[in-house]
Amino acid sequence: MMKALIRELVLDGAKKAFDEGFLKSDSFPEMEIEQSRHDAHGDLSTNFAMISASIQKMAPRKIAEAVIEAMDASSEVIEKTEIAGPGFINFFLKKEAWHSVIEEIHRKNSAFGASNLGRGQKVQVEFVSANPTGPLHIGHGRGAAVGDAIGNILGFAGFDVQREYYINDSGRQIRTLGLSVWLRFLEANGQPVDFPEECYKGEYIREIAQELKALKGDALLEAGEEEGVQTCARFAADKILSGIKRDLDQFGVTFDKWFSEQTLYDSGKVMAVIDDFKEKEIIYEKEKALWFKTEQYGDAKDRVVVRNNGLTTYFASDIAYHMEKFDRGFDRVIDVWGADHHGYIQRINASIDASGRKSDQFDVILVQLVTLLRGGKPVAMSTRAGEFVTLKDIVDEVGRDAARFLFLSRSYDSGLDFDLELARQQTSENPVYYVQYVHARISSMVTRAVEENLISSDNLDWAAEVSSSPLVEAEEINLIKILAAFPENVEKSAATLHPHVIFTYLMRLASAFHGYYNKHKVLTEDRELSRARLGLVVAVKTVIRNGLDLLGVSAPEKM
RNA sequence: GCGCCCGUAGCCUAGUGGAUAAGGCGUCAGCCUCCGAAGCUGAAAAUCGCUGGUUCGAGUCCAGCCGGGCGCACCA
Repeated sequence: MMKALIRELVLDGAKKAFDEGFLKSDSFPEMEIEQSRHDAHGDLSTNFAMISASIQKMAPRKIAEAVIEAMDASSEVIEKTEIAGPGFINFFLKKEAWHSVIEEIHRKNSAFGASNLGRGQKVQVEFVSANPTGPLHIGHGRGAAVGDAIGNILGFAGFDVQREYYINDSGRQIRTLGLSVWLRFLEANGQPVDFPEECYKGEYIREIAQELKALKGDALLEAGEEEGVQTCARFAADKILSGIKRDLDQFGVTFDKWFSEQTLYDSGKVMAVIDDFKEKEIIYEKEKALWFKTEQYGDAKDRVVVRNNGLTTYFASDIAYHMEKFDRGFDRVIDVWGADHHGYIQRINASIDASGRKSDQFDVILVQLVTLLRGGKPVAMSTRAGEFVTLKDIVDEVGRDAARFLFLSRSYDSGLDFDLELARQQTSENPVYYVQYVHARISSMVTRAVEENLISSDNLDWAAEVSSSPLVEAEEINLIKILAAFPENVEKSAATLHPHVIFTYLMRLASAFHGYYNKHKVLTEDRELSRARLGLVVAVKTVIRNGLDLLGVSAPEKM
């Protein structure tokens, strides 16, 4: 809001300067207003003069002079303005100008930082979507943390968000799962079996087989291979899927919808889209298979949708799935994928283009791989070989908050090393505690302030009656400036779909708070000063909580 | 070979085209009779992989190299 005010002043000044003949053009490009990084550069600055140079055909500093000359200097918030460097206009604001931020935070409370950037647009975020053939591992954990946070952030930014998990409950791997369990089942019944390479070898397969033996026993044995494998597949997939749901729940991630791939076949949607594409002549037959002309939409080569054995590929149902998403009325569709699937993007884009929709309504977020380390050494993981540390193991070991915060600490564009030894042994150095500590510290201050009758209660009833005018210390103004930047950080995070922006912001705010806390006492002998400072730190508490909420991390009153 | 991501201090990373490149780990020197030391202050440490280009201005955008990761199935 401070920025909007400055923007208006500059534009008014520029207009007046033009009217009076000091500027040559009244075409004013979109300027940026930034918080200055150094105190010597004032509080806010704009690049207006520099970006106008080519339009005005004037030197930036000359433009800046003309604008400042014409600007309304009697403003209540501005202390002084100056021209600096290549042509920045720097604004030094009066300290009182910042005080209104605290009041705004108290008033909006848990809604502070929310915006209408999304204007209610319907957006779907699909994430995790791991095949129900084994438990979730660490890579799924990162995807889950990212997808969930993006959902939260978009929701806060005014989008109407739906979270969805796509269940691949059809096709070859489910059959392989069934076969794996079936073979272990036969083994448990004393029959010698040859366990093929492609089957899942994890211990959990044996456990499921044991369970089936106890449950169905001889009846299943007599059913024969075909029916046996099918029964095993269905039973195992259900079992594993409910395990996945339980683990995600423990991780704090819930979905609005669990979408089954099989339903796309049952409802005929897969065949319908293939027929549709045939009619559009973008599907052709070659070597007994059906190919989709993805190459003409920018893919490296055409792709098979129906194999020469008559079975559809995964791609076929995926096309139908993305059609289905848009048919459900989403303005925007976001898929969160592991980076190893990046080669798939062009294909999906092609199908969206082919259906006449705009692929700019479709975003894929590629989450780079997580390397799981233990004591600096990589932990080998392979679902097939059955050697892995599951997401559940990790959450049990380092805790949900720490795991989520670490997953969101860096951009998903970069690979992430996750060292279990470090995360467990150095919990006190974990960034999550650094931020949560701020919340806990302030909570305890509030409790004490209530006990000392400084404020009436631990809710915000008292806040409206507190004057912030005693807040004049440099650290206090600095802290308020950081608080004021929260909404634009949320918007940036939503616009770029990068949750780590919130992480970085929270670290900055926490650092500024800790510094302030160590230098200045909040609860002092001076009642009015104490109340003003309490108002400030409670605003910090609110923003920390709002930020942590977006990342799906708790904000504890005590630790 | 083609495609995607990444190269920023000893290590891990932030960095909407703007001024003096910012944190953490590690190293070194300090701070608890005082609101929670899971904290704070200070110091040393960077040719932002290389070469060009666009721009008033490039760590950021473009091109080409070099290095690392991951993909390139009638698997999912």
